[in-house]
Amino acid sequence: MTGRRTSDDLKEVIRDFRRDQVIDVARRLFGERGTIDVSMDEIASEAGVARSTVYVYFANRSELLRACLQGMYSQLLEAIASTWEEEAEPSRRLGHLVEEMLAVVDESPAFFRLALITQGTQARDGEVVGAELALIGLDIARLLHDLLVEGIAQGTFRTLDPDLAIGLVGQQIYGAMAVRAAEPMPRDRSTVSAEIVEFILHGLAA
Amino acid sequence: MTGRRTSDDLKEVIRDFRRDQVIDVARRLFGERGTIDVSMDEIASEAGVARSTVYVYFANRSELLRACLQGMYSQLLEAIASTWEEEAEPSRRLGHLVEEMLAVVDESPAFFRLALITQGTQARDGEVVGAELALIGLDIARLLHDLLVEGIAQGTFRTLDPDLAIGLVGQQIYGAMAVRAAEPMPRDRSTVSAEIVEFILHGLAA
DNA sequence: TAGCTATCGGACACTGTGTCTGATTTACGG
DNA sequence: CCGTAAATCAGACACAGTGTCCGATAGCTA
Repeated sequence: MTGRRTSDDLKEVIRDFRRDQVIDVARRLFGERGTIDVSMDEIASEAGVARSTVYVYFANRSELLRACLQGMYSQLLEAIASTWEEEAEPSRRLGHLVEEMLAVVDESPAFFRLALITQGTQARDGEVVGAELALIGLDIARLLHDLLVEGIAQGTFRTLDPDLAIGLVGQQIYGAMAVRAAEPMPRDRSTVSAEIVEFILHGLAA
Repeated sequence: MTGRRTSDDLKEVIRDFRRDQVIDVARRLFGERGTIDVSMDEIASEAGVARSTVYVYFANRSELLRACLQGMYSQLLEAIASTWEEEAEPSRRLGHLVEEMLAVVDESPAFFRLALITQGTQARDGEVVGAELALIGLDIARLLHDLLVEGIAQGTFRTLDPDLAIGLVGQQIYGAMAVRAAEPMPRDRSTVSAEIVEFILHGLAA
């Protein structure tokens, strides 16, 4: 049994590596063409493995989708976190948050398009994706909540129910992401996020 | 050939009636459970016709979907038009517009969830639905445009690029619809639309 | 070298779509 | 009231995709 431990560990590393290999391909394909018309066959062959092998790593299509979403999400959180600390001013933080979320959309528009709707649906891929997305939404809402409370305390934002504000701001971002996901040639990300923040802050009224 | 003309007309009426019969069922089922896990089999049997008969009226699943969307849309336009004339004040008009759009969501949340996102996708049902939705979006954008220009002229809204404003307001409405479509127990429609309009007008800033 | 394990490739059952056909019903004109 | 034409039916078909299973194989390890 000499080296059994390290041997097992190695297996695990290899396993993870393979898994990631499939996830990467899947994310790319889903991102380009949406989840529905990308078959497991195609993902497998593109990743250079047999279809049956994919089912060794992922119980089913939904598991694979979930893994893709998790990857997308941790990437998003990482990006947000990296700008979060270096910028304390609430409206600027909001700007960064928006920009990062738009960046996710830009990376995999078609994937994102699906990811958005399936919230709460029990459609083909929806069930699992929806549950996953809801959790992501909660996390973002938490960030938004802290940001708003701080902004209100600092006097940047006017005093209003944070939960209401989260809903409204969240909707604005959500809409911006969805619309952007449908655009063939999205405009410059930082310009767009600046416009959005400006609108969120001041509205339309004269 | 006596009576051929009227006979043909009658056939057409019957045909339309049957068509509508199927569309009604489809809209209900799609609305309740989304489009993807409702099969043509189920729609047919629920409508009391053979599956093959459905294919007489609709070339394929996408045609049926498109017909459902058109029904939804003309209903929406009708509802908007009825409140449009009786209210000239821009921000009130906006309120009505928002409220009617939320009403559409309330009627068929699951359907709507899909409809929103598939814009521009070539996913299973997405291609056709997307094209249809884009046209609808254009019409709503036109309404929004007129409303904004008038509001700016009247001094209700501050002076800013109407196209930019359409985008931002549109995103807010879009987001509100999508979020509402995912909620199991949506809040009172007029309260929500009032909140949305208030936000659109004044934003968060102190 | 022998054995273990991951992978392969392909067959399988199942579900849903869209097409087609031949039988049956319905409605209308004579 | 009967015959014809159209609408509708039930069901078979080909096709595509998912998920399961299994025997063969290749590569590593003892």
